[in-house]
Amino acid sequence: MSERLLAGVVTPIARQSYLGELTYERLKEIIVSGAFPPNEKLTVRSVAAALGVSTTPARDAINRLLSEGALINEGPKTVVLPSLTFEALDEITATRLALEGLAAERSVLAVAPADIAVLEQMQVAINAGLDAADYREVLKVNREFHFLIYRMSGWPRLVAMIESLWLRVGPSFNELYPDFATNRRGVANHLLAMQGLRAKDGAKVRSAMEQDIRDGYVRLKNMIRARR
Amino acid sequence: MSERLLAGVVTPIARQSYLGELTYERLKEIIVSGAFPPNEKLTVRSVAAALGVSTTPARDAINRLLSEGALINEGPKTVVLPSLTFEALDEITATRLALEGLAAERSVLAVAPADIAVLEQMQVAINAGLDAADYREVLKVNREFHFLIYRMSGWPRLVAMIESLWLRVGPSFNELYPDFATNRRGVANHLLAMQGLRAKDGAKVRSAMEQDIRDGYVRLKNMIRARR
DNA sequence: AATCCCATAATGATGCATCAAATATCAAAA
DNA sequence: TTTTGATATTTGATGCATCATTATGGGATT
Repeated sequence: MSERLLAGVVTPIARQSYLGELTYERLKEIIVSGAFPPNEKLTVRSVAAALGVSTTPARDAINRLLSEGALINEGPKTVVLPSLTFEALDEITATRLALEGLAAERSVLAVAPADIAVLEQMQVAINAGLDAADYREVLKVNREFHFLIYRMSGWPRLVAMIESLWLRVGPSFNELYPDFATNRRGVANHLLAMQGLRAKDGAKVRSAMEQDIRDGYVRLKNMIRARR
Repeated sequence: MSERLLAGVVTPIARQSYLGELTYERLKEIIVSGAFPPNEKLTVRSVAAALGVSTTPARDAINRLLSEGALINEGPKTVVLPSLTFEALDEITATRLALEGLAAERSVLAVAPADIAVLEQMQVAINAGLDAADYREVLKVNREFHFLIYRMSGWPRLVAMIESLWLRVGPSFNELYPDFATNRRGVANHLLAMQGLRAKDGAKVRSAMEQDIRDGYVRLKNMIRARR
């Protein structure tokens, strides 16, 4: 009976985090935050030692990031963080436009007033972060802003694919500072997106998010050009 | 000097396939071919025993398929092959339209006459398979037809994402027989795609492939409806 | 007949040893 | 100085034992 009583009321508790999961999350955080230089070798044992786990969880984490494309096999026993090339940036940007545009367009189907309120608060936090030049905070909230909208699509597999794309541009995005912390072009896009959500205008949300992606693309492209 | 001598003459030998890789490929084949019933439990040890390997490669293969979404965690220690629901089909179809449409549109940028000749031969094989009601052959060549076009996009990460989507509808597609083996609607789409490739008309290739996806969607939807 | 409880078996995660393969090192040769 | 080749070291893959957790089945209870 308790089953019926609880059905729909509670969700199953999140499965406990296993060491492999924690190692994966930690390693991902290190990679996305830009703390790990591109083209530097990663080994199972070095990761295991650095994170204080045995080889099995370390190997699991590396393999998982490998299958997501966040790391690549540069050789038979050589795993490195890929550096973003022009070609990769073009490909990933086009894919992002397709998938994030799709998710953005669908977001209006399930958006609630409470969601928009949260987005507004996030935008306040982004503006504050820009004022304080706290780029880490800006990036973090910006990411939450985007994914809150994408999750409104109600399509978790789509959101997961988008996440894997962000994982590939994330490391390079961190090199954009202080460009990102001082450039406020993204603010206008976010405001347009929120307007579209209020009006339940899917096309408008899509175009706003697409423009945000294109703005980021231009900056990343300039960065890559300067790097060479 | 031997470097210069051998340059361009020989290609590096393919790296040996590891057990984990072989196990993954084999398990994937079993799943895509529809030989494994949905909602049936998969365990590390059962896969290891069935394929004659130890638990490590079996676990690697299961985890990899899990991360691709080809298998899902139904519970803490319960891995099953997901059955395709209406919701999942809608989501995956929309994502396929976005990504395969993108790849199809770009295919004209790099298409060579030799590619079109190969596609024509594939279509001959598909027609022969339809005549012989050899659905397994039809499915196999149909898949090769699609991916040859997608690979022309020159975007390997995009192709990899499309592959993971096919992995999710593949098992159900096998239940479509003999519907698929007798229905020739896909032939017209393929012919249109080849026309578009010859004319280097990206929009035409895209619309042909999109129509092919939509036709498959309708049939899958009917199948799911009948299954319940 | 349906539900609950508990003992038992099964399972995934983890740690670790081993081995073949790849890399790094370095001295000898060109 | 550069290249080559032998040697030592490092590394990923694999197999397997162990352990805490979970699934399972059957009997007891309502």
